[in-house]
Amino acid sequence: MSAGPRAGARDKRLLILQAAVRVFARQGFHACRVSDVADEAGVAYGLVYHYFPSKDEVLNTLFLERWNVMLELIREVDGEAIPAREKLAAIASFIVDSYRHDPELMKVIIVEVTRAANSFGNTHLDTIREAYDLIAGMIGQAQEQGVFKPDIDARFAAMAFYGAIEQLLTGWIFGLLPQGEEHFERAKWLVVETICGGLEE
Amino acid sequence: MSAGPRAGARDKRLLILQAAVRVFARQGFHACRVSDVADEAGVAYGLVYHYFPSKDEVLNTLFLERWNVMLELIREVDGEAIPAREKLAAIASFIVDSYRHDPELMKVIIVEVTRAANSFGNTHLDTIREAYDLIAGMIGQAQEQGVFKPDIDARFAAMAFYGAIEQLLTGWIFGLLPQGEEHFERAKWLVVETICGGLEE
Amino acid sequence: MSAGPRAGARDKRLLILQAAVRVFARQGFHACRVSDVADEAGVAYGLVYHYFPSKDEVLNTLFLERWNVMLELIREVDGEAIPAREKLAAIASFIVDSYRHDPELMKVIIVEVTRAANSFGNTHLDTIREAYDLIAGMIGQAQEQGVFKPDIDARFAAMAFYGAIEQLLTGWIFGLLPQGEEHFERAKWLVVETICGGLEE
Amino acid sequence: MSAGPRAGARDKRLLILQAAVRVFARQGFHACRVSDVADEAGVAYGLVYHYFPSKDEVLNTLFLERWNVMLELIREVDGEAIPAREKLAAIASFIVDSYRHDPELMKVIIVEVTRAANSFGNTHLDTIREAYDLIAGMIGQAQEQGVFKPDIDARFAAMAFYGAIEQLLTGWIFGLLPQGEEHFERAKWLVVETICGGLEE
DNA sequence: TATGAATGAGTTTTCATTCAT
DNA sequence: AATGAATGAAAACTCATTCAT
Repeated sequence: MSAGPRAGARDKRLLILQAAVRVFARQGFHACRVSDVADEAGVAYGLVYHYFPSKDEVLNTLFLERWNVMLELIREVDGEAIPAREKLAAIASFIVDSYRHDPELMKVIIVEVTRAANSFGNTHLDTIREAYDLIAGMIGQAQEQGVFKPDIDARFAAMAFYGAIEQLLTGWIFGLLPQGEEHFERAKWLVVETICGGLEE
Repeated sequence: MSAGPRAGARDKRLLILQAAVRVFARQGFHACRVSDVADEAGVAYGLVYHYFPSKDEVLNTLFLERWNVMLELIREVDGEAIPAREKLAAIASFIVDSYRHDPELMKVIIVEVTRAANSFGNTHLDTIREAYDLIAGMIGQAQEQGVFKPDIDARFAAMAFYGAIEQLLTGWIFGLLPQGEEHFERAKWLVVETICGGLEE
Repeated sequence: MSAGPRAGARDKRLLILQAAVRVFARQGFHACRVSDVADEAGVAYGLVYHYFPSKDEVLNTLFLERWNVMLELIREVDGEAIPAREKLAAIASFIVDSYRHDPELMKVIIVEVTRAANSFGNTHLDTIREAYDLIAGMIGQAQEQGVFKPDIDARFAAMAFYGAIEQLLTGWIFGLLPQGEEHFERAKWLVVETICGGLEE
Repeated sequence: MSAGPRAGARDKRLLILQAAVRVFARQGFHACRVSDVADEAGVAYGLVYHYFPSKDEVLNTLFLERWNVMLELIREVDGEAIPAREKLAAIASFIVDSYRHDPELMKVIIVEVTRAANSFGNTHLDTIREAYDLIAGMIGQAQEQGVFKPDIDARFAAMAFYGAIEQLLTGWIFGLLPQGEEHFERAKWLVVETICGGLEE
């Protein structure tokens, strides 16, 4: 069951990715140097270029690996025969759990990619859009089924839903909202309840 | 009808600010050079530094001048004796109109400041937080009055509300949502209806 | 006996020169801006260019006005029929008194001109050399008269003499030697006694 | 006879230092660009910053490496049981030889550091002072032993002595005094003879 | 005389990337 | 795979000087 004689080879790559998450989260992508990442990983910075063609590519990798997992989840949920509210709840749950599991990675993805309209955001626009579209599809379906109000454009609703969740994460990232197991769980319910049920009595 | 003998004095400063909005919006704050701003404004390089101590300060000025107008609006709305839904509607309306009036400025504020957790976002955190707090206050009050459900933490609800709006703007900025007078007006209603009334029938 | 209606005109020039002395002494010629001088003088910095063609010219003026007074003194002393030791004493006395009277001006002259081999020192080389030459002449004459030892090259001796004095001023400027009336008077005697009489018993 | 496999590693650093001496001496520290140094050394721009954190630090290194050698010499001399005149002669000899061996380095040290009251001189004040203090100590000791006159403050005498030597170097640097083996040797004797024996017969 | 807005050349420093070992 | 010396393009910022008023 040993990982074999070459087990360490790929380890360095992972080490670099994990170090990049910490450094990007701490200093921001632009404000950190490749050598900062290498230092954090405990390797020479030339090695970063052995595994990745550029600094950009490190961030791209980080983003794609995570975002694709989410897309996968959304697609799965989309295929299930459950109420729209439960679908949205599953998505909210996944995103909140992602933050709970690796807040630094989520911070990097949100701050450096998802919202970076002039750099990485644009690069990954199609990938990002796919998530919004899938959610919009769920909402549209629910409207057709008469579960959701028909007069709210599904694409706008999808953006509002996703924006609400992302802003909760932003609140945690900026230290504007309280964190902790309890809050994470409650946030999952809260955002769905707000969007689906509304704030009003 | 003359603007007076020294009308042109401050004009260059304004010219620079307006040029900065266009350039920051087009290229992003980091990706543009100070000379790009100067060129866009049609002034010499050094004049930017005559009016602003640094490139950062240009962005700070842009953000603060606009954000303070919004804070003013929120405070005013907060003081009025109107239903919570109308208060939130007024805020949503103001933000959407801000985008309609000067989409480039709003793009810059959202992309470069509001969401820049490691740079300007942190610098202006207290100013940004004030808006969230005011909105949370409105929601909390509505909860006390029995108009809003009491079991949704007001701070979280405020973040969700603000995040929903900002994400609509983000959708427009990224070209993910359709724009135009009709859509802007509809978006104002939609976001409030979603957050207050919920998506569900 | 009034200074007349245009008395103030030249005053500003003087004001600027005096301010320049303070600023150059405090910050160094290179480290200060023209506007620092203007601020110190309480005038707009454009006015500096009304009276002087350049920043350099301000320093040149400062140097020449003072150095020429010294040259005058040296020439006078040179023409008198007094012992060489008294001539040197008169020069030492003049330089020390110059420092006592306006230490900042002397600091500027020494630090920024006399010792600046690559900038002002070179510009004023001939003017500076004239002083050394005159002193060398005095010493040479004393050697011919059999008062001074004949085997010490007069030019080298002149440099040593001048260097000794200037280093005392440097000591005061750097805060390495004690200052005060008593010390100034004693320094005059000391430097001459050392150079002429020697340190040895 | 090979210098070893990695002999070249530190060579570039030395190359840069040597180039810096030439460029600083020729143009002056302020008047030259870092690229001038790099060009002179035949290396790329950035390599200077690979070895030194700043342009300033290059000069600091140059100064300290040389000045510390002199301090070492002075300390050694100070510990020997020889007449004060011989001690001073050893110091004068060392300084003159330093100039003879590398006139450009000595020019840089004197012009840019030793006499720069507002920049490097201040930075290295304590290091510079140590030399003066050691010399003053020697003179004070000679006074206690009755070899030197007791009424000349040792600190002032030390400054005069050092100033006399430095001014000879300044004379060479400015081209005011004749250079050459003979003159260098004679200068060593001359400055000591002047300071210790006096100019007078 | 006096002001300070306007100009723009010039310089240090940073850092992603390459490459010899 | 791993290292870090070497490269050089790029950009913020400074400040002497000009000039319209």
